[in-house]
This record gives sequence, structure tokens and C-alpha cells, in this order.
Amino acid sequence: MDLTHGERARTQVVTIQDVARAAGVSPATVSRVFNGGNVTPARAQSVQQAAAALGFAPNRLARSLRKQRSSVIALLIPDIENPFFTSLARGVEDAAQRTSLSVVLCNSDEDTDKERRYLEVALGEQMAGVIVAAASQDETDLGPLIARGVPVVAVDRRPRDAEVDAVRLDDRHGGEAATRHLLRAGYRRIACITGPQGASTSEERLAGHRSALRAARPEDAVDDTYVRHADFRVEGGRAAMRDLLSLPEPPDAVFVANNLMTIGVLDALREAGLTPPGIGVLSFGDVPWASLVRPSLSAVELPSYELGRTAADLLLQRIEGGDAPLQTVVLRTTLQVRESTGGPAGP
Amino acid sequence: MDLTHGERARTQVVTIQDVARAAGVSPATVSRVFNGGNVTPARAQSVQQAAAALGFAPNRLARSLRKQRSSVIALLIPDIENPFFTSLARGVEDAAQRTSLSVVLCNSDEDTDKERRYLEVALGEQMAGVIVAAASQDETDLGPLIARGVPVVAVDRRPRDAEVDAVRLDDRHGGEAATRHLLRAGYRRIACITGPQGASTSEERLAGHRSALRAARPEDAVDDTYVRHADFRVEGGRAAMRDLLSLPEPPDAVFVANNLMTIGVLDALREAGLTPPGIGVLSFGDVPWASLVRPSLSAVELPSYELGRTAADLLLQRIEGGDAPLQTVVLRTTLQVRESTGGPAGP
DNA sequence: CTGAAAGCGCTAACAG
DNA sequence: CTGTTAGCGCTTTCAG
Repeated sequence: MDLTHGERARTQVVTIQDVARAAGVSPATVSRVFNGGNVTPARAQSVQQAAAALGFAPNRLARSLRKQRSSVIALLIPDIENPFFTSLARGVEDAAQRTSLSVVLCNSDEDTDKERRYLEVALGEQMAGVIVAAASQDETDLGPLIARGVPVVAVDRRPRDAEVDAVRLDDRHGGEAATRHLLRAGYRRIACITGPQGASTSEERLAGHRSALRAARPEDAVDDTYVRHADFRVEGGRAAMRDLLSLPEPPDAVFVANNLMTIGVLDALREAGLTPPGIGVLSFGDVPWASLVRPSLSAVELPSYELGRTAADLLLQRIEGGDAPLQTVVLRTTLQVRESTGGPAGP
Repeated sequence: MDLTHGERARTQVVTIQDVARAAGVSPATVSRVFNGGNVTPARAQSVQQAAAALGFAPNRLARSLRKQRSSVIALLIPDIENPFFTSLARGVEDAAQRTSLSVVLCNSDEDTDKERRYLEVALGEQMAGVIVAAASQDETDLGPLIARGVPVVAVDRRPRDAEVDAVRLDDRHGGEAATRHLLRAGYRRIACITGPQGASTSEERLAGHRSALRAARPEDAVDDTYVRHADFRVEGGRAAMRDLLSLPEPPDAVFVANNLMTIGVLDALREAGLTPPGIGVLSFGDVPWASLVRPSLSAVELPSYELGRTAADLLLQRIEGGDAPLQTVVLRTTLQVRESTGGPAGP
């Protein structure tokens, strides 16, 4: 070894052929040893030894090309900085753990272009399956994947008209429970800060909110004075809350449709000198590290981990050839009442 | 189209050959069109049209096999639920954004087995490069990757004796600044909760802490009464803090070597009825969504995004064949003094 | 500028 | 149980 400055130590790549030659068998036999084919123990062992000695590492590209299917699955999420999705990712990983499939994570950053690119990668790399929390209900195009027969599971957010298995939350019911609780606690001007238009989750949570209002006050026209669409991020929540507070008659409670926006909302409230439960705050999804927040926050709790786990189980079933009819699994959310919704009069 | 229940619509896969036939050219020409070779505009266009009409999507596996290098890079992180690493990931993505390379994220979960598996995948998939925040200083084996000439950049944590480019923080200096500040603020029994033994970052931050203590009190023997090793997670921080508080003479301040452990520490303090700055708390790395915490937390601020960005830039340079000598880039941390270290007497 | 042909490394028939 | 053979779909010489 005598490498001049900057040169790379690139050892000759060891192939299955090299191992075969060294072990005195055919390439096919080596392949069998590594894929559980029938091989005499003695031979198998000498192949193992030869492989180890040469430092053989199988070329997964060649293998996948030949088999027309790789052994990795992609998980596409819209915001890697949102603990809801990282927890979901953990669920997916843990489920895949017990198989020979590896999970790779792709962050679309709520950007449909990035998402499209990752979808192309998944298709081009012949991935074994894809779990996707779609950046958009309309622009996310699962068509090519589906056409090629790649198993796809939609999680959390459902692309419109996609013929895929899906796992999601009972968003509408959760939103309804949230606002119903705020009403019962005595709040009267209840705002809703929901996500971007066109995200199924935004729409459903808002729909639940409206439905609770309508049920409580059938006489009133339900208008959108207290409804804001934001971006599911901290800044969006902050801006929306500031805007609501500048109204001639500001809301006395707010249902926030996701965890990160709630953080922005809390900032805006503090800035305005307001403290729950004087103003009611209810979050769809626990704020990350909720133990840090005082007073404690009421929230609709979401089984994010189970969402991922269930999606992965469904996907694995499809990959193994399960041909059950398409299904949508809806996971239940639960309202957790804490201090922040104690009522406008204070605790 | 007449699919019986459960059957999949698997259209015949369109290859470059099909496109060639449809456009009346050779496969080579189609390839050139998609890879920027020299082709007459007229021909190029008819190829494009044929490709679009047939719904051609290049098989990236075949392409990578042939080229002996894929066009994705892997980012291996030890804890996807830690905002420090997700922010780092964003930095990597943004840097890769401007190239034709895609980033896939792999979460090793501080588990050296999972990590080894991902490293094998990266090798077997002939990935263009790997950025790794190692789960272990000793067990993380970058050897095979390096032997095959795959560019590797170590980020945040450095595997021992690995001959790779590295980007890291000035952990030692940061730890020193932290404890020096606590001393100056008047605290006297300063604890340190650091990460697991064998992580370079744990050791360095602790070394900085010790060095500050030694400098301030050359007469005292520095012992480990107030030093705890935990796991860089919330629970670990909580347990370590509880343990410290049970000492006959508990500490009056604590330097916590990462953000998540600080959350556990704050919980333990609240549980014990203690509030900063009566007990000083200084975190290495801002607690996520620090705006939620009152009193506000002093912290050593870390350029996590830039860490990722710098690592990616370095990697991209190597991938493009840059043969500069190996380098280690150290990024600067800055102490941000806030309320939680106001001194033992109170603010 | 274009086509023909070879082959990346592996696995899946098919014989033996 | 084992070897031979034929590709998977693409890029890249090498001629023309």
C-alpha cells in the first residue's frame, strides 16, 4: 500500500464469483448460501469462510435488479421536526425491525416538489413498499407507484382518490370532542386555528369543531370570524393567534389543530399577557415535552406511534402478497382534560 | 381493465428499450437524452415524447449497478426524536437540495446493531456517500465503507481511529464555558450530568466541566461525587437528577450535557419543589421549544443546522472527487445566559 | 451524432 | 444438492 496524498484506498470489489472461485463452488451455490437455499453444511461453511476471508459484501443493487424488488421501504413524512411524525417513524421502524426490510426516511418538508422527487426515487429504486403522510391531498400523485404494483399505505393524511390502504386518526371526532369540551367548560367565543387548506387533517378537525358549535347553538349562523388556517408550524400558530387577539371581540378560547401551532399560540398569549385557563387552550396532539408547560395543557391525545406501527403492519402484509380488499384503519383519539381549559372564570 | 378482487393493476414495466423502439432510435440514444449526451434536438424531442407517452420511469437500480454508484446519500443519526438531530438533518437536506443527490435518513436509535445494519445497506446499495453521527465511538465500524472508497463524513460524534472527514462542535470548550459561568454566578457544588461513556461528546463536555472546576479551585481534588453518566434521553436526565438530589449535600447547580436530559432534570427539580435559579441549570444545547420554559434557560447554543450543512458540503466535495487532505471542522458554540443561572441567592 | 454490443453482480430456471 | 446459463435495465466503449 503506497498511496499518494489524497488517493483512495479502493480495494477491488469482491463479488460472488470471487467467493465461488475461492471456495471451489459455483456462483449459484454462493448465492444459495446467502439466501437460504439447500446446500451441504460442509460446502456452506467453506463458502462462509471464503466470503469472510475476502470481505465479501453482497451487492444489493444487483440483487434487487434481478429480483425486481429491493428490500427497503420508504417512509415519507412532511415534517421531520414535528415530534408527531418522528414518533410515527419510530412505530414504523419497530414494526419493520422484525423483518429483513430496512426503513429509510424521506422528509418532504410539506413541499410537493420534494415529495414528488422522493416518490420517483422510491419507484426508480424498486422499493418494496411506501408509507406516505402526504404533503397535499391533491398534488400527491401515488399513481405511478400503484400502477407498478408497489404496495402503498397512506398514513395520517389521505391523498384524494388514491386507491391505497390507509391508517388515520378520527380527526373529525377529535375536533368535535375538543370544542364540545370547551363549550361545556363555559367558553363562548371559541376560535379554531387549523392547518393548511387541502390537507385532509385540517379539514376534518375543523369540520369537527364546526359541528360541535352547530350542535350547541343551532340558532346561530356559524361563521368563520374565529377560524384561521395556518401552516401546522410554530410561526403559523403564533401569527394566527396574534391575529385573533386583534379582533374587536377576541376569542375566549382556542382549539388548535396541531401540536406545533399550539406552541406558537402559547407564545402569542404570553406576549399579550394572557394565561390559560382565563383563555382556554386545547391542542390537537400533545405539545412536545408537555411537562415543561404550566399550566398543564388539555389536549386530544394521538396514538402517533401506533399509527406508524399499524401502517407498517398493513404494508408488510401487502408486501407478503396479502390480497385482502383495501382497508382504512381509523385510530381513536382521546381527550385529556388538564388545567388549560378550566373555564373562563379561572380554576 | 377487469381486475378481480384484490388483484393488482401491474402494468408492464416500461424500459429504455420500449422508448427506443417507439421513438425509432437506439437504447443508447434514449440513455443519452436522459443523461445529457449529444443528441440532435429533433431526435431528443421525439424521445421525450415517446417516454412521456409510455410513462417511462428510469430504473435507478440498473443505472446504479452499471455506474457502480447510486445517487443517494445516507444520513445516519442516533436519535430521530432529538430535535438537535432533526435540525442537523434539515441542514444536510438543504445542502443536498442543490445537487441531484437524494438524502435518506436512517435512525440507529443509539443501537449499534441497527447502525451496523444500516451501514451494510449503505455499502450494499452503493450509496454515493454517508454522513454518520456514530452510535458508538468504538463499535461503529466505518472500515468497509472506507475500504470501498465510499466518501464518509463523521458529524457531531467521532468514531475512534476512523480516517474520515469530520464536523463537530467545540464540546470541550462549551463545557468549560458552561461551568465557568456557573462558578462566576456564585454556585459552589456544581454537578454534571453527561452522556454515556464512550461517546466522544459525553467525554469532551465532561472534560470541559472538570477543567473549569480545576482552574477555579486548584487546591481541591476534583472528584466525581457530582458527576453522573446518563443516556442523552429525558428519562436518563430525570433519574440522574433525582439521584443527585438524594445526596447528603445536594448540588446547587447542574450542567446538563444535552437538551433532552435537561427536560428530565427540570421535571425532577419541579418534583422536588426546586426552581432555578435557586438551583442553577445550564443545558448544553437549547431545550426544544425553549420559549415554553419559565424561568428561561441558560444554554450553550449549538449550530445544529450548520453542522449538517457543513457535513453535507464536505461530503459533496468528496463525491465530486475532491482529494484534499482529510479535515476536521470544529464549529463554535456560544453561551447564552438567561434566567436559570442567576445565582443561588435568587435573581 | 448514432448504433451495436458488452457487461455491472446477482438469482432463477433448468438440467444433471 | 449443484452447476450452467440467461438475463434484470441501464450505460458506455467502440465503430461508423
